[in-house]
Amino acid sequence: MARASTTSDVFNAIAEPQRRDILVLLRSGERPVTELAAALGMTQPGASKHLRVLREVGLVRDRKDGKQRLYGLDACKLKPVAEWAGGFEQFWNESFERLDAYVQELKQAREED
Amino acid sequence: MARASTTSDVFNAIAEPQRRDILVLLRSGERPVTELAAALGMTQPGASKHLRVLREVGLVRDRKDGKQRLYGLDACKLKPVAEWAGGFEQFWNESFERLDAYVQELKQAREED
DNA sequence: GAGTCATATTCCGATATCGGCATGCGTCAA
DNA sequence: TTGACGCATGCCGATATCGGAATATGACTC
Repeated sequence: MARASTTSDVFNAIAEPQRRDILVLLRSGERPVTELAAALGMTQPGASKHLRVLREVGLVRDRKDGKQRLYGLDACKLKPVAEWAGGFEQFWNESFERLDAYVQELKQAREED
Repeated sequence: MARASTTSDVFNAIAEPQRRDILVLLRSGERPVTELAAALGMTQPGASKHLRVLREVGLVRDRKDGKQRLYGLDACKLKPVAEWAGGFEQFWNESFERLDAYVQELKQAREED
């Protein structure tokens, strides 16, 4: 056994910064591969490979348009990601303030003895 | 050049399912390494290595507690993740319903001719 | 200091990743 | 049919990852 998670996982797909960039760019509409590659400063095969990963995970859909192939967002697969990360929201501001609060409670309890 | 993103990236850190499991488990409070390893069915060195990654990214904090070392959540680094994924929220339900709506429009326009 | 427990580190093998380059395939136009 | 264009795929090298096993480090107890 080696690497546990493969490319079939959404979290892994968005671990790559360039793939995140592609997704962001696609929010403004469908784009052909070459345009994505040019906009993000990557080679055409590079963009194509990233798009393949995104397609296999279901984050983008492709549609033939004459000589071109248009890629578009299919963002519903990002919902679990947002939900998972959002599940930690209550801890964002509590990280060490909660610890502080706990210490305060202990102090007070001791004074009340 | 090879792999672009390293372990210093939060998105990469949470790409590993076991590391996500660790984070979820830590929501219920600080835990020592051995307990985490046992709860998630992984070896002690395995847990230790994952925790190291999480620590380097800043997702967990460690605190010495006698012979043990307690790991706790520091979830604020997950905020950018939630925000990034949440930025696609408007596209979750539009993916192909929007396409449907478009088709309906076309139909209607044709009937009106 | 010796022993024990908790954790970290190192070495290793198998594998997967990313980038670059060349090439293959499909589509359109002349 | 030939050529041009858009895109996908294949191969390669460098590197990073994960898991496993052994070992090292550190801390507490006696």
